[in-house]
Amino acid sequence: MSFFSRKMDYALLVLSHLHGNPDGSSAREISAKFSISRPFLANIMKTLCHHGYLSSHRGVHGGYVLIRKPEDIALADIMQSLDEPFHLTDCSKDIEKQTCSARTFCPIRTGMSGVHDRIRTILKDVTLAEILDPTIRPSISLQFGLELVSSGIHK
Amino acid sequence: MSFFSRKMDYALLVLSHLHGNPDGSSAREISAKFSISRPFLANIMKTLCHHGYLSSHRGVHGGYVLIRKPEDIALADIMQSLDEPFHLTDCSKDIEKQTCSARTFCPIRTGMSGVHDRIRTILKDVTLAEILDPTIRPSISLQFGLELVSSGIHK
DNA sequence: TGAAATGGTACTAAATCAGTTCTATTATTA
DNA sequence: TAATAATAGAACTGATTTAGTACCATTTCA
Repeated sequence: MSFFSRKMDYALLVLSHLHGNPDGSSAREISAKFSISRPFLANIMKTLCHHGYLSSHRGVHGGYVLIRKPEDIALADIMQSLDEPFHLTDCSKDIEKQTCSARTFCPIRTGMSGVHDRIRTILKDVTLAEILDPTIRPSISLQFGLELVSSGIHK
Repeated sequence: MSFFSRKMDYALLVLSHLHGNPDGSSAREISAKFSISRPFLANIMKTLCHHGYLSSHRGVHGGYVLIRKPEDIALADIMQSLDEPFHLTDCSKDIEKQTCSARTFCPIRTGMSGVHDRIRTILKDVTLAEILDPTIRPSISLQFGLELVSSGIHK
């Protein structure tokens, strides 16, 4: 399984496309452009509208318009709107509820918390604006002049 | 769904427990200590042994012993051994295979690559040693004196 | 009035995850 | 030597989640 669900992935495509089309666009147009299931994409756009990312307009020339600024939309926000908030392990909830039977002696509790926070920081730090233009990084790592080696996918 | 599968989570418990028990331990002991399904845990330990993290000893007083140094076991390694290598989105593979129909005009390709690399850096950077003792961080962020705010789970 | 769009909800098929089951082999101990 | 306790390996299963459909209603425009 991927870290991001397809809903998440498609939502980013939608938001990016709408940012490039300030007059708006419809589910039909976007599904055609990216060869994505139209009804599935329509559901995602309904959800994005419901959560205040988009405004909608019905009727023949209806569609959606992006109404939030890209720099105000963090990956963590989209994730929470479409799926659920990020959490590292299943046991996170148990621990919050104090029902984890190993909570008093779990050898990885603190260490996992650190990893959780580091990943969550990225998700809260990276916004749609950075996805659209990766040269502009308002991120912690850039403040320290740290450029991570880029390798792997999306080349 | 959680970022880490239960296999991943349990594997970290196993490795941590075995690090604290240099003479070794059995699936029975560990499943009892953490209240985990014994056959499920046994499968995970077989896999860890198969991938060279543990050595095994059969028979009545048999069990497993940790044979790799904690500082040489990165989260990314464990993930790859038990599940599959980390990837941000489903489309990663399409893009590698050059079969993604949107690869020439995808508006999020480069941006997503950056996020992928940042998360992968954490997974390659954090080792079992750091999970066991989070105060020792051989990580990039510590080199820059960066302490991320800790909040959320595992408190 | 018909077509094209969203709104809302419920449903379904396929994939994945978590866990089980079974049989074989090895080693210790009584 | 027989019982027991452990790993080795493989196949199987049930539950959950994901991805995607389907349906009907409403709105808007030509």
